Amino acid sequence: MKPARRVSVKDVAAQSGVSFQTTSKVLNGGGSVSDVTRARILQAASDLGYVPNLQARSLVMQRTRTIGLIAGDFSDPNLSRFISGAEQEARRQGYSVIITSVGREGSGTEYALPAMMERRVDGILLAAPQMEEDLALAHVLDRTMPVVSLHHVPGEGVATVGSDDELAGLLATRHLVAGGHRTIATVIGGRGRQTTESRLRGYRRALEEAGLKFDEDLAEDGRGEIAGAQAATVRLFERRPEITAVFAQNDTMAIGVLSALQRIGKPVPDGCAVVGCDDIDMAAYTEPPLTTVHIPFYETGAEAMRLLLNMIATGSLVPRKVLLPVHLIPRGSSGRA
Amino acid sequence: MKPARRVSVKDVAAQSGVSFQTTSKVLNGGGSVSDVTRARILQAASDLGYVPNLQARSLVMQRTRTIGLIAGDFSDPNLSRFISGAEQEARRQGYSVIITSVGREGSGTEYALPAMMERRVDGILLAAPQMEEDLALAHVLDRTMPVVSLHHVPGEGVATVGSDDELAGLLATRHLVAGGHRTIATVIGGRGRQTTESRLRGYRRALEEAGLKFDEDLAEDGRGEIAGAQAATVRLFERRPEITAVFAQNDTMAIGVLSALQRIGKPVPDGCAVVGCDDIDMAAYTEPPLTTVHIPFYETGAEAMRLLLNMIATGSLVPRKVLLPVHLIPRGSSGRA
DNA sequence: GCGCGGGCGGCGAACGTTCGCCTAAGAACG
DNA sequence: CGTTCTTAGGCGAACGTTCGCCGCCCGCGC
Repeated sequence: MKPARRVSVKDVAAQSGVSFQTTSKVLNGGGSVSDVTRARILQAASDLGYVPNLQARSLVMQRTRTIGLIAGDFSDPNLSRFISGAEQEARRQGYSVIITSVGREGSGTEYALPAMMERRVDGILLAAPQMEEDLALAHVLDRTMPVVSLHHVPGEGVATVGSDDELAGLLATRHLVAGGHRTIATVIGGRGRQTTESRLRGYRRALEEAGLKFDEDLAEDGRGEIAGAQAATVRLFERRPEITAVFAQNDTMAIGVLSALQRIGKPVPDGCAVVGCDDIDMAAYTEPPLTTVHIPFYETGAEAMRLLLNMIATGSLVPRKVLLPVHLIPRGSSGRA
Repeated sequence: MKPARRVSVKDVAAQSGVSFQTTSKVLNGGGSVSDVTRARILQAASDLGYVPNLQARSLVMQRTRTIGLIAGDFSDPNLSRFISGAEQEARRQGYSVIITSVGREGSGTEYALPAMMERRVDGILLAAPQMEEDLALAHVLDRTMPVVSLHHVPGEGVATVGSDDELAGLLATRHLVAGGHRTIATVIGGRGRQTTESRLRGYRRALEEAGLKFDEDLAEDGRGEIAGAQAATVRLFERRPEITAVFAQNDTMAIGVLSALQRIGKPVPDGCAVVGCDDIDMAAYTEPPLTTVHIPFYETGAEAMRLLLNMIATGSLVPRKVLLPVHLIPRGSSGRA
C-alpha cells in the first residue's frame, strides 16, 4: 500500500551526503550553504519526492498554520458562502482550515472545541448562530486563543465580523415606504437571534422615520423557513387584510411569502409588494424577481479570516467589531424593475 | 495572551510525581498502574486543564486521524450536503476533516494536493467535478493513499461513491412517459460531465423503453444554471413548439425552465410538464411544486466517508464503486399531486 | 609563514507524544 | 526464609522537524 515509505528529510540528506540539519536549512531557504551542495540537495529532494511533514514542523514551531472553523449547518447556503470566502482567504495566506459542524441545538458543541484544541489550531472562526448564548464556550475562549465570530458571542475576548443587519432592515423598509406603502408587515426569522433583532430594529427605525408607528400585529415569526413564512403570511393577512407590503427578513422566507400570496390571490407587486433579504442566487429568478438587500456573505468570510489571521500575526487580541455594508437590489417584487 | 503556557504531559507528570511516560499510559487507558496513582494523575490532568497534542501523537503513531476534503465550490448546495454528511460521519468515527476548495477551472488543483500531503492526511475525499479529467492528479493519487471520489477519476486506485444518475434520468423520463407525453425535451447540465452523461443515458433508455426515438433537437445545454436553462427552454420551444414535457437535469435548471415557460405563456403542468432532479429544498415550494428525483447527497457523503475510513482501517485499497439508489417525488409540476 | 576571519556545514537539543523493555519491590509459595 | 512470579512504574528511543552554536578549513593579509 505504501509504495515507498514516507521520505523524510533524513532520506534526502543521506542521498545527497550531508547532515539532515543542513538539508533542512536548504529546504527552508536559510543557512549558508554552497551553491553546489544546495543544488545537490534540491535535486535529491525532488528525485525522492520529498514532502515536508507539517506535523513535525508544527511541533517545534509551536504553531500549526491551521484555523478551526466551527459552523452550524453547512447546508445553509449563506453559511456556505461565508465558509467559501474564509477558506479562500486562509489559503491565500498559507493556512489550512479544519471544519466541524455543530448540530441545530448545539449538539456537538462540547465536542467541537476540544477537537480544535487538541489539534492546536492557531485560531478559531465561529459561524454557528446556535452558539450565541453559549456561556461555557465563551468562558473557554476568553483570552485563550484568537477567535473571530460571525455572530455575537458572550464574553469579551471575541471579535465579531458581520454585516450591517440593522441597515439591511432599514433599507428594505425605507424602500417600501418610498413606494408609498403605509401598512408594512414583516416576517421575522428565529426570535432572539442577533440577526433577527437587528433587522427588526432597522424595520422599526424606518417606520419611525416615516412617522408610522410600530404595530405588533404586523410582525410574524416565520422561523427562517419557507413553510414557516407561508404560515406567517396567512396569519398576517387574516389579521390585517389591509397590508400592502411585506418585508421578509430573508429570501428563503420571501419565497414562502410569495407562494402564500399567490395562494391567497394577492398579485405581486400590485396587490402586495415584497422585499427580501440576503440576495441568494434564486432571488433573481423568482416570479416576480425578488427585490432584496444584498448581504456580502463571501466577503464577510474573507474579512473575518483576514481579521483572525491578523490577530494571530500581531498577537494582539483587540476584540474589534466589523460591520460590512449592505445595499438594496430593486427588482420586480416591489414594483420597481 | 497565553495565560498559562500550554500544559503538556510532562507538566501533569511533575504535578503528580510520576514519570511522564506513566502519565501517558494512564491518559490512554493502558498500562498497569495502581488505582491511587491513576486517580492522582487524572486529577492533576484535569486540574491543569491538560489537552493532548495530536500533532505529537500523530508523529509517533504515523497517522493523523484527519481526512482531506477537496471540494469544488462550497456554495453549491448539493455539494454542501455531501460535505455535511461526510463531516458528520468522520466526526462520529473520531476523525477531523480539513478542507480546501479548487476554483471553477481547476485553479488551486496544484495547491490542494500538496497541502493535504504535507499535513499527512490519512485519506482524501474528492468532491470536485472539475477534476474528473485531471490525469496528473490521478497519477499522484494512484496507489499512494486511500482516496474516495464523488465523481469519476481517471486511473485505477480510486473508489467512487455516487448516486445512480442513470436511474435518476430513467425514473424522471419514465414518469413523463407514463403521464402520456410523447415529445419530451431535456435540459442537460454541463456537457461532458459524468453526471450529465449518466442522466442523459437514463433519459434515452426511458424513451427507448417507450418505443420513442431519441431526437438531438430535444436536448439543450442549460449549463447547470438558471439563466442557462431559461435560454435553453426558449431555444427548445422555438425549434419544437409541440413539446409537452421537459426533464431538467437538475432542480436549479428546472426553476429556470419553469420561469421561461411562464414567460412564453405555457402553463405548467397543463401546457407543459416539468420534472427536475436533485430534490433541493426549494423544489417543494416552486409554483407549481416541482416533481423531482431525490438524490441522497447527505447519505452519499456519509457513505463515501464510511468507505474511506474503512479502507484506511483495513489497509485495503479495493477500488469499489458504490451507487446509492434514488427515487421519484411526484409533485404538481408534472400534473400529479 | 603565521594568524585570523568567514563561509560552510555538522551537531546537539528540543517540541510532545507512544511504545517496548527493564527493574525494583512485594506477594505467594515451597 | 529463600526463590520465583507479578505488578507498578521508570527509562530510553523514536517520530520529523527547526534552531542556535560550534568547529573546520581555506584564503587572505601582513
